[in-house]
Amino acid sequence: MVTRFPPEPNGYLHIGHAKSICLNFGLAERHGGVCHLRFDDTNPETESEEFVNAIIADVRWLGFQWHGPVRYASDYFDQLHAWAVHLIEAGKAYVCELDPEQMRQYRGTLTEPGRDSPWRDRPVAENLALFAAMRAGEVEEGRMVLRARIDMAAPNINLRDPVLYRVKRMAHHRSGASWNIYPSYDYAHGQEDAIEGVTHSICTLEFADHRPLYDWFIANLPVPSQPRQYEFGRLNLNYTVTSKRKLKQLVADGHVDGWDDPRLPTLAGLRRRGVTPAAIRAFCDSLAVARTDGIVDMAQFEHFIRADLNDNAPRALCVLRPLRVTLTNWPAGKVENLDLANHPQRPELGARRVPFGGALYIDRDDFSTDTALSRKQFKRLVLGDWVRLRGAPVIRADEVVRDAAGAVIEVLASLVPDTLGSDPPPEIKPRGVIHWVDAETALDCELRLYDRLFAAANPEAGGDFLQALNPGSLQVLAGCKAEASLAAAVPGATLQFEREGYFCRDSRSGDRLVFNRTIALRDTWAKHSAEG
RNA sequence: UGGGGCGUCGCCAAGCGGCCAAGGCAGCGGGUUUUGAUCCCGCCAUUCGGAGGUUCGAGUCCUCCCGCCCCAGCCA
Repeated sequence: MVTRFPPEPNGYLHIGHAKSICLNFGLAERHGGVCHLRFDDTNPETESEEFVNAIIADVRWLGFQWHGPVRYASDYFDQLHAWAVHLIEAGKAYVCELDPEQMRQYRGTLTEPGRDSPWRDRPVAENLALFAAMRAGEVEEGRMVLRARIDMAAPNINLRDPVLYRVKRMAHHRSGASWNIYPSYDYAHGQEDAIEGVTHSICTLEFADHRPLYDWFIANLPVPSQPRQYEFGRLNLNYTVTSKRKLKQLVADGHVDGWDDPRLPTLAGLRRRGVTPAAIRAFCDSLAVARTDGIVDMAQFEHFIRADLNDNAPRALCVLRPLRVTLTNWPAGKVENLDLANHPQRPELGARRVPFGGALYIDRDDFSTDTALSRKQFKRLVLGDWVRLRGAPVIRADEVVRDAAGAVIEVLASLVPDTLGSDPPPEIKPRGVIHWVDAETALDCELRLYDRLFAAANPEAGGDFLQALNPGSLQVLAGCKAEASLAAAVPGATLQFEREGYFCRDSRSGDRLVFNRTIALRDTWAKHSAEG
């Protein structure tokens, strides 16, 4: 079995392409075959080397290795041209001089047959001469095309004398200025497959209509192998868009920060967001290959992101909305070094040394002066009550310090002795466990909390998908406090900030400490509290 | 009203004439827990778009109907 992933280098890869990549590479691997990476670069107008390189990097990043060299449709331009001449000589292709508007009229409609082009029966010699002139750059763009001679009355519009070659007097990013004509997708694709010995040419459902044409070329040309085309439903995800046109618009109009904006479903965006290749592959493998075109729930993707990160992301502590806590019974100047496990279920991932002094930060949301809150309702720190500091001792909130406006700006607390690594005496019952950061050694950082780019499950429903943009898709938190070890955080390597979510250091912020939230931890409690 | 596809739990999806219609996601209930996370246990379609028919027996075969998607680029 030989398969291929055949992107056109005119845009960035997104999650939908990932499904195709996993399918093509996965299928070949399971059957002891190979998969090619081949660029379908038949239209120099929209394609570029920049996209070629980005796509190669994305496929590699996903973890796939194609068989042999990277291939290009443009490598086959000579062969494709020779086969076009073969069709002309066999009376199966002709040069047509209808202009685009006339061609549309002659094509007929969905319910009416088309009419033969007046140029359809021109002599072989004339076709050959004209095609040569097209190639030589002697014909203006739009003046002539080479068409297959099939059936203008075919109920399948793709068979109504489709275009094989059009004049484009422009340079190609790989073949340079050597061509003035370029093959169409329909003409090129199957022959590319045949040249490479592809056995299973897998594409999306909208190409099912093209299969008779694909087969027609294979049957009418002396190709070295007989590839077969199979179609499957493309991936649709709710709360996002995956059409190249729409992604391009979001980037061009500045609704996002570029092709690698962490809110985008592009592979570059997912990578910058901290989503791992393993999570993407696991998600794609969970998708069955079917001919139904459904819409997969974003929650299904999120499940695989969390599953992989939960298993593999090292833990760390970071306070998003810092509130100062001073331990009044802590000996002045004393610093204790705690060893915190990098992963609660995987001791082999080791531990890190974290300093603990008499001053620290906890999250504002983890403190309340409302002593009426039940233990069930609020498993955090309440004035006059106890709480466990994650990986550290139990403390009790004794007093609060308020500013002129009456807002709490500091909590004075006392540490319960001998509670590091062991339970407090039975009369002391901590409400729960909260995270913290040592104030003395804390690192200031910026956190970017991402939410779904679109507020509507189906952004295209209302006509203008931009109307569905989620205004709260990015929330920037400044002045967050990270534990000291995070100074060494590697961009792109995802961590779990305990009790908050998964984050990775931004790869485009230089030395500044900026973290992108990949995804929040699952929060079943939020639903309870929202219900009141 | 042309052609090509598709309709099984809120979402994705097995099923290819024969025990009580897999599984995953979501949801719900409970247990464990120094992350309200993870983990564990349990619940979640007498019904397969609808109506007829064939058959001892149909989600699976036949007929008709209904609904949704794709195609009229010298894009892919």
